[in-house]
Amino acid sequence: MSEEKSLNFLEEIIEADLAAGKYKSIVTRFPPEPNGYLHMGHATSICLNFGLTKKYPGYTNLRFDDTNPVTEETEYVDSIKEDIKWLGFDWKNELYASDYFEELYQYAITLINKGLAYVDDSTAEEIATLKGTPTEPGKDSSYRNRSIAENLDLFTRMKNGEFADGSRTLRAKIDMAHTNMLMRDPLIYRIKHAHHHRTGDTWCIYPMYDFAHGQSDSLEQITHSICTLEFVPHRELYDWLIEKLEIFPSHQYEFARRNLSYTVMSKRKLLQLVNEKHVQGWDDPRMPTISGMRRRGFTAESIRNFCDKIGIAKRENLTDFSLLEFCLREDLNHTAHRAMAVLDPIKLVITNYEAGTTEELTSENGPLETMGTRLLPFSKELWIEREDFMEVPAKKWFRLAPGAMVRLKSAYIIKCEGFTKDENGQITEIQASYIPGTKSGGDESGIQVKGTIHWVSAAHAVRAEIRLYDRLFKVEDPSSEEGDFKDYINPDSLQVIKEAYLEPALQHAPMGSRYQFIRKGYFCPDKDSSPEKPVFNRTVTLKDAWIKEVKKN
RNA sequence: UGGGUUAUGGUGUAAAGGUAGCACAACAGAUUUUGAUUCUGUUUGUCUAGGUUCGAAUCCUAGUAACCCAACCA
Repeated sequence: MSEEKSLNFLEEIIEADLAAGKYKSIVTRFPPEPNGYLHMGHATSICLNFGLTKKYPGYTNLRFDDTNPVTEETEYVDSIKEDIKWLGFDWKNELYASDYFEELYQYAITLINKGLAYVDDSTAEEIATLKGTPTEPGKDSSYRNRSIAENLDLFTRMKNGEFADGSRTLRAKIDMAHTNMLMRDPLIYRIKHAHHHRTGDTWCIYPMYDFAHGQSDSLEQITHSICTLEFVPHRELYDWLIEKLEIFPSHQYEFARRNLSYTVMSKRKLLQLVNEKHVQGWDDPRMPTISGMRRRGFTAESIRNFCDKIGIAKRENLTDFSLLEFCLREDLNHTAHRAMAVLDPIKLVITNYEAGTTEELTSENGPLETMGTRLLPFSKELWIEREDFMEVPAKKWFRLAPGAMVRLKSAYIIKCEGFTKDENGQITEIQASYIPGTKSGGDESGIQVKGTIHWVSAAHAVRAEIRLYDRLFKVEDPSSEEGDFKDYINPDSLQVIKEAYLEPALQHAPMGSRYQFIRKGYFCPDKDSSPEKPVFNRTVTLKDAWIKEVKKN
């Protein structure tokens, strides 16, 4: 490794800050709102924030941005913590914006005392109207010039619960004609008589994002507060509040959120998919949520690797899903044990093999010596993949066909002698003879065959349900298409095979284990699985050069 | 005649005035008891127009395009 990996723009900033002695160590934070499940976009942010403090001296806090009691729940807090841990990261402190409600309240009083905040009795509509538009300046509210004493009194009474939801707000007094809409007297407190998941009914006024996030950063002495690009205009307000409050100067830096092709990545859209039952839940294996991907069989390692590979920058992007698949296969290829499973079975009878006999054959568990071997039962009747036989072989076909020879993986070379069709012309059985001297490991026959296929002994096979997943959407960027993004849902994103045949050992595959079903892809047991009724999810297919060959013709 | 952000192959990302590189994808070939893996090779790019310079993705000028901002959401 002679090449040093170049720094992204945040690393450059941090190295400069460290070199200049601005900080001796850094503090970052991951600030989810507990109102939904984490998805791949969050994974980028997690890898970034936690990764930075692994690379540089310092630590990362987990802080829940729980300032809106109406949408937030403890269920989400738990899932978020689980997902971060699963991804392989540890936070220094588990914190909540609601921990700071008292400090935040005092900050608001400070602002009022400085003449920099006022209580506004306008309705939401009036506030919106007076706000102006991006191209027209706003107008001052008639409540803008209340006295400090009156503001103090009113704000205290807001806190004491004397007013109804929506009847009054506390606003920062900045400039209604500012070119930045966010500086036009932003709301900083609103009344919500709602039960908060942590503070219960203690408060009926809650700070807005802009009056909670930066102040929480400051209280925690966050040095580098990293968020996505849509918060760029908020930075001016972030800095203004810190300056006026004269508190620790945290700094905000923004990067472009990551988009992945063939999926959507907004909480709002994901919530719709769940609520409208287009998927079976937040952890549906087709979802780009961390929990969904975990259930699908993705490894934390592959996700971290992916985040590292795509890097961070400030430009709009749509990352190819195939890069994620590449990272997944790369990891699974050297960690997943191999196994044999027949998904679309057809009976293969070895005509010259003695009925009632079973041989135990040795097969390697994977390409690495350290993965070891296992025994597989072999007998006269086997299941093989229907697609591995062609009655009339295509060009360059080197699997089974009348008269053709193939190797049964880890077993014998066989020669196809015939096949049986039913009245509908459907092939129901294939007959073949095995060549006795060709057993794997001890083949001295000198016979060369081009194709190797997988199989399962019919008498020993374990029946299982297998769920095949494909991309959730038919188009690369469903959000940018005409009409509703849901119009582009892939109707074939889930295909269930009710009865596939697996090699016996798979009956007791533990949760969290991952396999490569030889020639078919990577699979893992689903949470619905049990030894009585095994269920496997297909995580990702193997690359398939034959499909390409077929498509060419 | 609002403000802000961003433009490098199909995709993502490097190059801090000096050979446009890396990865994915695609394509071609070699190896293979997984048509997998592995290995080798190939194609494709600096938003546009001017300018400065021996030399520009990089500096200057003028354009163009995309995205964000008018929630008592974060």
